[in-house]
Amino acid sequence: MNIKLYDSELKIMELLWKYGDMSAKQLAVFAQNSIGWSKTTTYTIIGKCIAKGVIKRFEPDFICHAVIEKKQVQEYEMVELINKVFDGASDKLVASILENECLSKEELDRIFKIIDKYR
Amino acid sequence: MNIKLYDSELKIMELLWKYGDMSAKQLAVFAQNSIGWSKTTTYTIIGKCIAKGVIKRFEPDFICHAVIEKKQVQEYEMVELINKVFDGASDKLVASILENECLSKEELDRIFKIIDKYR
DNA sequence: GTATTTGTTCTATTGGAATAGAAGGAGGAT
DNA sequence: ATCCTCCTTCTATTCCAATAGAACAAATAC
Repeated sequence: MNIKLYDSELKIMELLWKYGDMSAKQLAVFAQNSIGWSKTTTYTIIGKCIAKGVIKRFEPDFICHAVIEKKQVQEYEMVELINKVFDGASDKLVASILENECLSKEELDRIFKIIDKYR
Repeated sequence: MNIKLYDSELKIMELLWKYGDMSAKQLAVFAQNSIGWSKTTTYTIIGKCIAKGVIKRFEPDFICHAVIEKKQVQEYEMVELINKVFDGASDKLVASILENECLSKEELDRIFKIIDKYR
């Protein structure tokens, strides 16, 4: 299974994660409304996701199920980013987050709270 | 100035950040050795970086200078990632980092140290 | 003063992601 | 049984990043 998802694939997965299993047809409707995709585009992307093993499809009605969790993708992308621009050092990423001016007090508090859980 | 850098552009910038200003020709040699690029590839990418405003080139000898700092790119990429897979919530990214099994004791300590600086 | 090398730019090719139109096939309506 | 509609798949198109070959210009050598 290849967990590296392209943007288009991610969009479909997001729908599955958010709304749970649904038929390919329903996915097409959702994608039509939220992203403006033609239904064939959705079907193409579903096919790619199945080929990658991140979606499994069941009869009847082509019910699509997300095989991987969002958490896995988050972790994968996080590691990729660290290797790409943070010299493989996770603490540099943390530093970058904290240095970011745009953090609200609430966000900072939530970050501290999470940190303390792991200390 | 467009700070969104493609992978190829990032590779050139990394060289400038690491070794400081140098001529286009030198960059081509570095890129040849470290990435295996043909010199024309390097020149093409330098051109794109100049068009984006992230490199300025001075006479004589086409000395290339990085206009932006690595920090800026790190922050940009970090924010992009948060918006892409972490629902715009920076604390979720922090949680993901900490939950990652592969963190060594040393890395964890560095993270805690950084956090405490900002508390 | 011409030939040759070297540094730079111009233009082309390739490959893959994103997107979707047209074709195929199954199930229901008449 | 045939027609029609709807869901799915097959195939094509477009766009752009990555890469580099060929052309050009400036400097050096002979």
